[in-house]
Amino acid sequence: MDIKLYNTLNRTKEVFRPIRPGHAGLYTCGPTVYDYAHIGNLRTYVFEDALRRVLEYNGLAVSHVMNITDVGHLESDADDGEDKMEKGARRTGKTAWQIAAEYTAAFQDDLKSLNILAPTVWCKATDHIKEQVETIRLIERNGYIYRTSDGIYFDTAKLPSYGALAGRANIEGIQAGSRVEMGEKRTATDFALWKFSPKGGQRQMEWDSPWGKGFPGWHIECSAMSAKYLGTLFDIHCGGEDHIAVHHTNEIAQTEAAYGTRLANYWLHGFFLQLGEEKMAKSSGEFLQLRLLVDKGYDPLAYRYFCLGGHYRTQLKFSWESLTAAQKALENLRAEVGRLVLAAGGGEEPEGPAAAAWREKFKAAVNDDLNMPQALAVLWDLLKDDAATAGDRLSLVREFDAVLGLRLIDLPSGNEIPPALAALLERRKQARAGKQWAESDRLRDEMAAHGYIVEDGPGGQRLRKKRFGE
RNA sequence: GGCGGCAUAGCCAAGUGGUAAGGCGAAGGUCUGCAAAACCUUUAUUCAGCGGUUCGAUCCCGCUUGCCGCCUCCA
Repeated sequence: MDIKLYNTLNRTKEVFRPIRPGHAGLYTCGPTVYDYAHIGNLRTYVFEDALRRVLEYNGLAVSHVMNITDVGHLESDADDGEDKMEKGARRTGKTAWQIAAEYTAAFQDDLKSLNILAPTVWCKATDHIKEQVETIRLIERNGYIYRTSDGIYFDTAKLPSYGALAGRANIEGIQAGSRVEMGEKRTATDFALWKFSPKGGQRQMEWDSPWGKGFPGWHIECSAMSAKYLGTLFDIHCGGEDHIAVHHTNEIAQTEAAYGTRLANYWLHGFFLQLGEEKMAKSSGEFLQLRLLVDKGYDPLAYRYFCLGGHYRTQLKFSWESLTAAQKALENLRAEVGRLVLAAGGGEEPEGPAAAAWREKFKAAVNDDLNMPQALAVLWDLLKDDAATAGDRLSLVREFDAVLGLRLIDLPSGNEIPPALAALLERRKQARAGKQWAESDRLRDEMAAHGYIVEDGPGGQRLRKKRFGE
């Protein structure tokens, strides 16, 4: 079955055809590690993880590269702002290097919490200064750069194809607009490849280069590192929708100027999470971190479920109400699967006739430009389908969860009973035998206070942990 | 100002040129000493508004209104 992906480059859904059969080269723009990630950032990584898992579900071996931007990302694309890392250092009193290490670790923890598969290659901008300088030299050799008093710039006017990703009209709008600080730039869309250290000042992060001491521009790391790990033309490049007009447009320009290729064949962009009143901007200093959700009692995978509930190419409205809905849905899903485990027993049996149809449905959904909301609907419908055996349903859930990443099976049961509660349970059993309902209810309340719900069924009492909001 | 996108039930959200997935919530019922859990049932004659194309549009086109994103730190 074909995989169809929406390619920003051509603004259409296209059948994915890898350069090398059976393999996919994937580059996903990583974080600038000057602060914690907010949940809006994380939505993009959930989308990219879904892509990665869908490719693998289709039998492709994925080489997945993610960069860590730990130098050169200025506050402003006007190329005159402060380096985010240096600013973060000033804010916290730590070194830029410490900042980078701490927030990189925090970011990787967030990915783990969200059950996002680690890329096959992590690469830091500061570990690849040599490669970046080499790439700039190639661009220089091909005649696309000029020097100003503060750096080496890319001359976008020399590249006729500049701006194909963003659309020519958009680029002309930028060039005509009065909102871009020109400085010494020749054209508004020109951007820095190498920035000089301030005169008379020293940066915490700076390196020698053929043009003078300084640091690489923000965009060049992606062109340089993707070429190193994936080749100068690879399959898929992803990022947030905000990167279309500037960051990715400039990456393409650099790679075209250096190597004559368009960098990647497919460009996929995740759309923003929308918060009502709350700002997602990190500059405000206030933004929602995954940590806060966990502190409020949510499972981080409830946030993943929430993200999968909307298509990656539409903006998704966040609210605590809808996050709670996702948490409940995830709990219900796991409870349902738990019952399935009991019903299925342990035995292996040949797959029944209903299974193949469900597999087709699921695959059709995820292969259609990652329609994860549809895939979730297929999962829910499967669980309700009595025509499929419990064993088939369970094995399909396991298979689907490899794509969804929601940890639906094999969770710690949470049903081991603490000794203190075992005694209460026994006392309640006797109270009930004597029809002492008041005492029975009191004991039930007491166990509830310990975080457990007792349920009375045909087989007697059953204790379970409280769910979200109970 | 330039460019792009979105508007579907109480909330979130898929989707299709032939009359609307799924989740959460809500309501009723079965079960229960009462609950809980589970199960069953119900919950958009309608897809922002107004025109147009069509045998037929929520889905195509135009306009209006509202919201959002990028261009100015964001994924």
